[in-house]
Amino acid sequence: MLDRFDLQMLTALQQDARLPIPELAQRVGLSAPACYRRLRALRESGLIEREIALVAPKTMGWPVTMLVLVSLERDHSRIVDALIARLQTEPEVMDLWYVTGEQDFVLHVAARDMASYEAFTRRVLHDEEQVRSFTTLVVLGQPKRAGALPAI
Amino acid sequence: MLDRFDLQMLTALQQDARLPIPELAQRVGLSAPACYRRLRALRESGLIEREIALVAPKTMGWPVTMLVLVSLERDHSRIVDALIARLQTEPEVMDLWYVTGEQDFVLHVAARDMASYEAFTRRVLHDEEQVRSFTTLVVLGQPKRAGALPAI
DNA sequence: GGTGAAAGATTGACCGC
DNA sequence: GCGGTCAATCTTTCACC
Repeated sequence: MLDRFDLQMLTALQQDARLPIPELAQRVGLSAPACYRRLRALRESGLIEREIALVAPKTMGWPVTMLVLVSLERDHSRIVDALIARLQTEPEVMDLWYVTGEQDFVLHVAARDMASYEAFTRRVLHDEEQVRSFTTLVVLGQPKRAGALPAI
Repeated sequence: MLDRFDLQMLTALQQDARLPIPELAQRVGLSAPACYRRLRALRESGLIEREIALVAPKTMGWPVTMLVLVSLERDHSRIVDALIARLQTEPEVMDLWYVTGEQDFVLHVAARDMASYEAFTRRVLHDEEQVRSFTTLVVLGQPKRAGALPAI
């Protein structure tokens, strides 16, 4: 069970993973080694999934991103699982959500340009038997990214 | 302009920001201090926006997330900018995209439960004059999050 | 960009509660 | 089980070339 120390640490590290642990330790009221031990436990338990650098896609040569709403023919779990496994391996897919309602999936996809996005949809969506339809929302900007959630 | 050293560094740090720089330096073929100097430049120029810990929302007490498709009455830039500024400050909003097409915005929103999501929509969307309509897609799972883009 | 030294961060061993 | 102190090690930074 997470106590206030863990939650304070997670709140801080979600915003800045480079915060020196001795400083964080002082802030939450622990010694540095105690804070490191908790940090290791949070990492090993998977509560901290990864620690990453946020880089704008265009920096990496992917200037255009899209949100894609995907509807399947039928949502049997075998079909869904197979498609998830496929989509996870595609480098263009930055984020993938499995949702309720009219749509079954939402993808956040990056592309070099519109032509390669079209090639992606042909390869991954259009040729996929189980995809009934999809709608593309072209992203003009992302004013907020990976906003840190406070502990409630 | 970014050379292959910068791009290799960005590719690696997008996947693991805790990679020791001496190891990254060796991997890309630089000395550690040269690698540190480039890293500082990448941070100061904003190409590395932030370095963060990825924590599942439910860990922080936000077990349910939604994708919300929002349509505005009209998309004059003054209206759009004001709404963006408002949404950026809302802690429930993890991600915010500004898109083309039928919809104007897509939000990735976290909530404690459905009741507090409803309270959020009432407060931020329903009471907002400029919001014509919105559609909620309840997220059942996020099989891929913050996928790192390779340099092209 | 490289080298080498200084400062700081991280880990491990050990003790006490 | 938890946290604390201390010391060894590694990472990071800062000269200087």
